[in-house]
Amino acid sequence: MPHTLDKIDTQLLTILQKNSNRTTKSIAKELGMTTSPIFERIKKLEKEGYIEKYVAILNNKKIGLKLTVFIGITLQGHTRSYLEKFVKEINNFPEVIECHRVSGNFDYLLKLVVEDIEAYETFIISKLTLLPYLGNVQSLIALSTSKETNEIDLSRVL
Amino acid sequence: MPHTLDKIDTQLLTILQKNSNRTTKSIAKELGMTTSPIFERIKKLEKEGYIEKYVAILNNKKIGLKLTVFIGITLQGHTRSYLEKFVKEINNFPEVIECHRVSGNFDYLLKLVVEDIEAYETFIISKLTLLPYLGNVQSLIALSTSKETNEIDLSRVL
DNA sequence: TTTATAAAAAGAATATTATTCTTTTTAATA
DNA sequence: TATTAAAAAGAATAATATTCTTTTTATAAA
Repeated sequence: MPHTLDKIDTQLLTILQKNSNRTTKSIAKELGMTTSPIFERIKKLEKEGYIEKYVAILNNKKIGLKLTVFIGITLQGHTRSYLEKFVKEINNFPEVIECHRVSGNFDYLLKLVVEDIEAYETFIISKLTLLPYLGNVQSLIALSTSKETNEIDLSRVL
Repeated sequence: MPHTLDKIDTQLLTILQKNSNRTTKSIAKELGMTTSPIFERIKKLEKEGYIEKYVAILNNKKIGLKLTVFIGITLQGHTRSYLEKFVKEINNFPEVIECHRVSGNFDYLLKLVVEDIEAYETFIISKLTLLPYLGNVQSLIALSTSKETNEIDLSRVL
């Protein structure tokens, strides 16, 4: 089943990615339509799975989580059963918001959000390095972030 | 101004991070309260900036973007003015959803979402490597992703 | 302790919006 | 051109957000 998204659908997805709290009325007005087709289209996009969920994005810094860190990890003797255990442990750490198995110079790439350097170090020492079979660990600490979004530019995929 | 978030506030943030389309009534019921204090608290969290925005999260695969790639970049002769130009260019690429200046073995770390390997290669060849002063470029291609979220576990920060 | 005060919650009323249903229009096809 | 199905519009209803007033709870001063 290939895409069956027309221009209005992609406009809706673009709008809702920016602000999912817009009223159907306001969206309808922007697109020069009435509320009912807008409403029905959005419901269809939800039902068909184009829209996964609606979430609130928090201001991490305001909450006290000021540091983003990426960690590249290689494992030493990785049996399949150990990999699964490793991933499960990693995913359970609240500091870890992303965990990707990757090809390239690492086996895994993690993204973490933590309070500060101290919290980062605590994570490394008292959580990460306690995991067995850990090989190389390389950290990239975000000094600044110029772009960080979930918004997908749909102009290229339409 | 340190946090002045009580238990109810953090519960609200936790709930809205998972699903921002919940009605105040349903949330109020879950927390054993009535709608008006819930409503007012949420508005306060918005106004004070704890909640940055509400967005729809799309299913990238469904839209045809099946590949996530991280790219570590070093620059060669980086004057300040060039860095700014470089970042601006990078941020304008629709494939790039994150761009971090990092300390460690790279100067920048990018996160990309693209259609497939071919689109990735096209990006490298016809966009990235056209930028001047590019030093080392190292790609980490996500083979699988076991965790990828914006949801912040507030139990540790409260 | 009591009493005064402010903040939070509850309750009630209203305004908006979401949602459903019916009718009309548009577009596609025979 | 006529026929049919899909999309949009319009109208009506149900649900929710939002506002306002009253009550309760917590806090601190007497």
